[in-house]
Amino acid sequence: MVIFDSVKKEKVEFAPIKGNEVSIYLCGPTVYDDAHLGHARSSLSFDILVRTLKALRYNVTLCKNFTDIDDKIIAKVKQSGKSLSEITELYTQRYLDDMDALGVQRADIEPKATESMDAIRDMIVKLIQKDFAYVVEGGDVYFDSSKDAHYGSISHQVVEDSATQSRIEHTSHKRNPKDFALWKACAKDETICFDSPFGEGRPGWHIECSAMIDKHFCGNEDYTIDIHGGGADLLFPHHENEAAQSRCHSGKEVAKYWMHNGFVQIDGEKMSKSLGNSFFIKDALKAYDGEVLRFYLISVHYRNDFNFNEEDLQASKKRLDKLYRLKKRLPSSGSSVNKAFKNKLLEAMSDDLNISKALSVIDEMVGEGNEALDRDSKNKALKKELLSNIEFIEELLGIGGKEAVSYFQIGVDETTKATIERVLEERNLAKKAKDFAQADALREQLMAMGIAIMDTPTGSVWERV
RNA sequence: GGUGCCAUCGCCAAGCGGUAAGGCCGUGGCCUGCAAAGCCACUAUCCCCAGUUCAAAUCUGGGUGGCACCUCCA
Repeated sequence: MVIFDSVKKEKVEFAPIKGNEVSIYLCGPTVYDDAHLGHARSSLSFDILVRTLKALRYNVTLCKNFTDIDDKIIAKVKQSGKSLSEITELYTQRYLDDMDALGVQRADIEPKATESMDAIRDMIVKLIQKDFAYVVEGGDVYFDSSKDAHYGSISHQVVEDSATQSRIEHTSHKRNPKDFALWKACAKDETICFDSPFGEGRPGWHIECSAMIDKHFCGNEDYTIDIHGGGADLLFPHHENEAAQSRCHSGKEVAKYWMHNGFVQIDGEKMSKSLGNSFFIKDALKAYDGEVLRFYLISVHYRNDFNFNEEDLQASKKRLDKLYRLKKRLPSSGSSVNKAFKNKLLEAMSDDLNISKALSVIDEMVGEGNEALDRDSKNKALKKELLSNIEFIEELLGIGGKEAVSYFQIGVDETTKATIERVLEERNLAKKAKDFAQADALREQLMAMGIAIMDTPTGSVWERV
């Protein structure tokens, strides 16, 4: 397996720090609003990574956090009149529901910041003791970046003191512009506070990840975990800061490899709250099936920018349709996957998750499968093998797992189905009577309902267009 | 101002020095009562300029045009 390490900025051979075990930490969502397509892409990117590693027979442990305490959440609490837990539980659940719809496998560990307070406080205490952090007037605790000789090694960003060119607003209490808050003291009228040896307050943004990783993974003498992941925008300052505090706390690097996914863009611009062009997953799911959305979002390499638009999504769906069209021709139970196919697919994915290559391997298999079935439609062994191939695709990429006929009928309710069946029967009678004008009229009738009919040797089937 | 990424057929998108994968769309054909689906066939010299090399979309230098990070962000 080769992966692109975003710190080294090159593809590197992946080798776990401990035998066959792979530990991955992925920066999860801050639960103060519904998840958007960017969250989907990040989750999907690492879902594919985990699935690939598992297919390569690694034993993977994925940890994905929920940030359930921070400024934006507090603002939401104040503005909504609801309690902190009401807000965070609501959006955590919605996030999980959205991810389920997209076929994202659940993480093995899903820690929440508010449930990791002991680990967070312990880490800050230790950083203060070791003189890597200082308490400031007012109660804030800052990390002293000047004490970390390797600060900057993750993002390669140079933060200058005289940063007049930068958009950074300097906070007066910091000793150095690179310093960042480990603990934010409670404002006078603030009610959402946590106890700590350094006064009431709440954790800074970066510390929770370090604390959770420290709590859940042990690693070896050089690294705590194998892979640390997240969106490209987290590289700086989030991951730089996280790496710094972890390094100073434990004396070892937090992660051996860093992987970052690219952005989802709308009309060529980054999708973000401030630009007002966010696209919520739940809204996309109203118009498209979760699997179709999933397939579209994973079809572009994870490090590239992803420009979302509905025409491309439609085109992408047609590609997925082809997989199901083949599956439609297959029996319900398989035998074993074609070795050459499996190897080619894994080989593609082992190259830093080369999804384009993988999809072309699949398209090739589908084309050859159809052709072979055209030639020899009764070949049971072939059919079983083809089904097994699709089952392997499902395991590796999380697509193609549905029952084929129902895939093409998603979103059609029972009463409509009954109507369709009735018209279909009528049309069959017309066809038997060679009344093709009537048969075509009935087909037109269904077409007007968005239903397409396809006549096959074994009868007529219908699909939603 | 600093730091990066990107530019390949109408559209999406591989390629990482050896002579342009795949999908969508389109055209022609087979199949079909007609269709749909499927199958077959056809469709690019890689933003521009210069250089390195026997050989460059791939490396180097210089342009041009996008995008991102340096502020909460996936």
